[in-house]
Amino acid sequence: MPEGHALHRLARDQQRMFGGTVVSASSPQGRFADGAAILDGTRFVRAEVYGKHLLQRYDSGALLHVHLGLYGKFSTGHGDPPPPRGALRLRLANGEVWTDLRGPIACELVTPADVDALFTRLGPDPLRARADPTLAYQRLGRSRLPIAALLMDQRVLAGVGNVYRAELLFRHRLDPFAPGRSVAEDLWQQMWTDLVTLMRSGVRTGRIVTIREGDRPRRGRLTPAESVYVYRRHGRPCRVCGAEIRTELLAGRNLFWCPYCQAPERL
DNA sequence: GCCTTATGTTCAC
DNA sequence: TGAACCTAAGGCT
Repeated sequence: MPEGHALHRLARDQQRMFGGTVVSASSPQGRFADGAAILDGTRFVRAEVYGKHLLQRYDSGALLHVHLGLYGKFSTGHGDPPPPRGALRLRLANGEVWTDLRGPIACELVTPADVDALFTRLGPDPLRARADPTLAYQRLGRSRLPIAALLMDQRVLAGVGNVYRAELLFRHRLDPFAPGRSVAEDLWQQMWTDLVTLMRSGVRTGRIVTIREGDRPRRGRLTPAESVYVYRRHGRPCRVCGAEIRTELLAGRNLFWCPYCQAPERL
């Protein structure tokens, strides 16, 4: 589930599992054989995340950059790892724990300059300390593109994906097609604050829950479909007004919204 | 079991 | 705009 919250959670877990230990690294698939050879036998120092980018630092100075993309996944276990199967890009193990990486869009060694360039390119990440929401607002405020497209643009905001995008727009009753520059600054401040709360809760629980207490369909543990207002709920009634949730492809991604709660005239 | 779909990004055309 | 990346869950049969 790789939106920003899942990556921050992943970095935290890897830090606990591997921080300070010497790792064996391999690439059974072969596509990262050279890089794995460089990491092999070095000490894992720490893991951090910016947006959806994971960075592992090693005591040799090596920097590993991983982006999971849509399919990428780490699987993890205790003790000795099982025999490798399938397209296993990277395996890390330290005797206590192991983790396998499959299907990432990026798994590469990078230089400090690469990291600087990456962090500079990205907009503020609501999950990072000292992130500056006005930076995102400046980028929003210059654009005529729909707010729904801008929220997904990692140069505007780092870590937000298709679920948080749709849910944030709903929670603030915002028309997804409204141009970025039509969003008032105080509204943006409220959205940012909300996003920080939602994403922090996502890191804590490992799930995206955006629905307010009063709008919950029932008490008790929620299924993923019950945890949100609009994401993947097209054709079903809005939890607030009952109107049919709509969907449309926007910049290649499925956008979901309520045509009444998020009507243009509400802006 | 098979088919569809997916929480993402880059690159070619 | 579409393909590629190439995994896995869920719905269907």
